[in-house]
Amino acid sequence: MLDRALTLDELLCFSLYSANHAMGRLYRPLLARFDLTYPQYLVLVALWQQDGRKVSDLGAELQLESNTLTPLLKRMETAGLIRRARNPQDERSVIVTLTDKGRALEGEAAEISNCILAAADADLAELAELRDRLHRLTSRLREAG
Amino acid sequence: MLDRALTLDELLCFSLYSANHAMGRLYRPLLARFDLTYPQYLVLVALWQQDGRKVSDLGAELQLESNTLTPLLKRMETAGLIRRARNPQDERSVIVTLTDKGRALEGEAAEISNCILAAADADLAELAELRDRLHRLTSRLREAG
DNA sequence: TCTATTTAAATCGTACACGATTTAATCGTA
DNA sequence: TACGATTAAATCGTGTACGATTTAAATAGA
Repeated sequence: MLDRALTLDELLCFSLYSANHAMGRLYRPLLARFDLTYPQYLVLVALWQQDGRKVSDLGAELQLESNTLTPLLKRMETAGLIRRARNPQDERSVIVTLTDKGRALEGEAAEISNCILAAADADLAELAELRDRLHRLTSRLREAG
Repeated sequence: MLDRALTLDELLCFSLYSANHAMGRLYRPLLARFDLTYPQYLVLVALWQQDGRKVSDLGAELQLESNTLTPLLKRMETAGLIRRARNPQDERSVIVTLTDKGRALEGEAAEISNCILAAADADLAELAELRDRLHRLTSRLREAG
């Protein structure tokens, strides 16, 4: 047991916080051109991958609950990117579906990933390895929680 | 140039977002025992490392501006952890100083890092390498921004 | 079948995060 | 020394996050 706290630079959590933060700053101007925030973009990525999902399914993938997702999805609906409708088979759940506008963004936004890759300025294999290490860390942290 | 967006699992940014998120969920209950939020904890870590700093210096280290820090620091002052006082040498700046209570938390909170390390369930060398990879990524992302 | 329980969203209150603006103090230069 | 430019916090509005609670629908058992 240490008798002092680690410094910021020593904390793994802070390196995650900083990297995530720096990533957010890169995404922000790219997404602003589409009037998207970063969490809204993640919702679109999830829906491009598989459309017509329940709020709770999106939440499971993004690790967000209805208290965060409901207002976020309402804003996206107002922006004309998605539709929200009660599931006729089970009126408790709400199905989220892309509009034509929301679907059309997939092609336009594809360049965003390229911009990020260029900014990271590292070869794909290195980034893929970092990504996989992070996935393993995330799994272990969730198991412990 | 890709004509489709990457899936969530393929995005490095999402693996960062998820790992950061999982880390936050692990910290939350540990910090709640001290009535601290995660950003407040980071401010304390920074002050334990070096006390008596300007708001802008804290901001440079945490990558936060006064619009975020000012209300956060006011809450910490109300909680009796820090003091805020205008710098007599330059009344534009505000110096943030730990109270006895804020300083005393360093020893009590030292166990938090150990809990996180235990949850990460990996040897220190592996975590240190991941941390250093993240630092390098953050540097490159900031240069590009 | 009726009711207690469970489930899924939504709502509420608090706390970050950040772009844009405002206020106040200091500095630079004529 | 006066005054425009710069600097540091603070303020304002919007958008996440999240714990706790509420509402409404579906389900399981007596």
